[in-house]
Amino acid sequence: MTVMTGSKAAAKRETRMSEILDCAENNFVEKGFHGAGISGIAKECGISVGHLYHYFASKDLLIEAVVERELMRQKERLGDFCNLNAAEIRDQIAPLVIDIIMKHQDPFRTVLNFEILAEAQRNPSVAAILHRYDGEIRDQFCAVLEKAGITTPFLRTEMLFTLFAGIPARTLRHPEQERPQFIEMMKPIITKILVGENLPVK
Amino acid sequence: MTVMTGSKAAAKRETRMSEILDCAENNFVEKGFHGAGISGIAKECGISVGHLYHYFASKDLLIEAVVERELMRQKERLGDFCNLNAAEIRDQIAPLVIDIIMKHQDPFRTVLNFEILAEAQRNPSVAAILHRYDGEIRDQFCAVLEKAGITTPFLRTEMLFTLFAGIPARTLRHPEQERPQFIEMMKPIITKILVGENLPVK
DNA sequence: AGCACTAGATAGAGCGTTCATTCTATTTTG
DNA sequence: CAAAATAGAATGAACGCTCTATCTAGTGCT
Repeated sequence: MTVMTGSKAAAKRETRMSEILDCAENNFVEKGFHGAGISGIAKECGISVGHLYHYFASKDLLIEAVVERELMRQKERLGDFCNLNAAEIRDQIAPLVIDIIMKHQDPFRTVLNFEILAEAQRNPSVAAILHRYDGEIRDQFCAVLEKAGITTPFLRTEMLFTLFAGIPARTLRHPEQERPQFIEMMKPIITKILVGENLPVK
Repeated sequence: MTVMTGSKAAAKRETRMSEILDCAENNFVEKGFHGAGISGIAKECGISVGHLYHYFASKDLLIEAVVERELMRQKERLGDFCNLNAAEIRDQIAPLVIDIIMKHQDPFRTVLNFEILAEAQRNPSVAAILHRYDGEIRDQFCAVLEKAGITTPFLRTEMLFTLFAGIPARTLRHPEQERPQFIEMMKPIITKILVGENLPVK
């Protein structure tokens, strides 16, 4: 396969890597980054352990790749929001933001997300990836607010993201929560956060 | 030591168990529930592996004990809030709540908290402990709001706890966040959550 | 008071398993 | 034919846990 017309070989390699990432993600979700083992991942993927190591040179690198992919997906999901125009944002801000949150409500993703947060506290490489993507996502969202003429966008973004981050954490602690009422109450809060009166910048 | 006047023996046992829990907590914080090993915990504690098993019959039980203790502490911390009188709560609600959050901002505790949330997703015993304590904490806080004559206390508590839960998650993703401005902005939001106009209960 | 007894405290070697990783060998394929 | 794809055994360390043996300190008897 020495000369598999370059790009075709590369494409196949990408596909295989993506399959491995899928299986790794499943295992990490079920057992955690440290509870899951390479051999289990290889087995689910239908390949040998040795072969897996041809694609990811260590378990740490595999973890980092899974984290990176998940954060990239989070970024893409928020990207939908950026295509809205200024008027839509100003008038429909709360329901639009609720829409985004609902898309985030895949419980599967939630599991992985907490695994990432826990790991970031002791694995500097994972922390670095997390911080990089958070910066990109934050800047992206800030730009939308600025486009809509909203003041102090950085601060408002920070507050809104804090509320977002709290939702899955809260759901984990209280799964029986009354969802519809909760979502209804969230609307005025989000409105207050995004278009409430400006703060005296001390 | 057959008859070490009962209570004295029990007290010593409690002390030793508490020491073991301290060391286990340290190790879990540093390496995660699954990354940390029994032998490492025993070593830090200065006891043998066999001896540790006389106090905690399995690693799972040790994890559960650490989780239980941490949640009990969280409950106690919120307990401070319950001693305030109705007038204080109504007039000073935002700064009082901020005070509580500040007490929660021990980064060490944050680490353990995310470990617990991640573990709760795959360990039903840990999930049960988490749900039980969340119920107790929630009821406790609701009672305070009711005492202050605040309407729809359950919904407001849910929303406030969501914001609380978001703070450490947000900090993990963006550690360089401007803290003082953030806290300042949180005040009107908390006020809105706790004493904003009532929702139309559909 | 002093001795023997006993049950809990404690240590640490050992068990079987699984871990991440490496190595060598074989098969596929351009 | 050569190089990449693939398999799977082998390695050494670490894992959770058990087992046995020793030590220690109260108790009851004299």
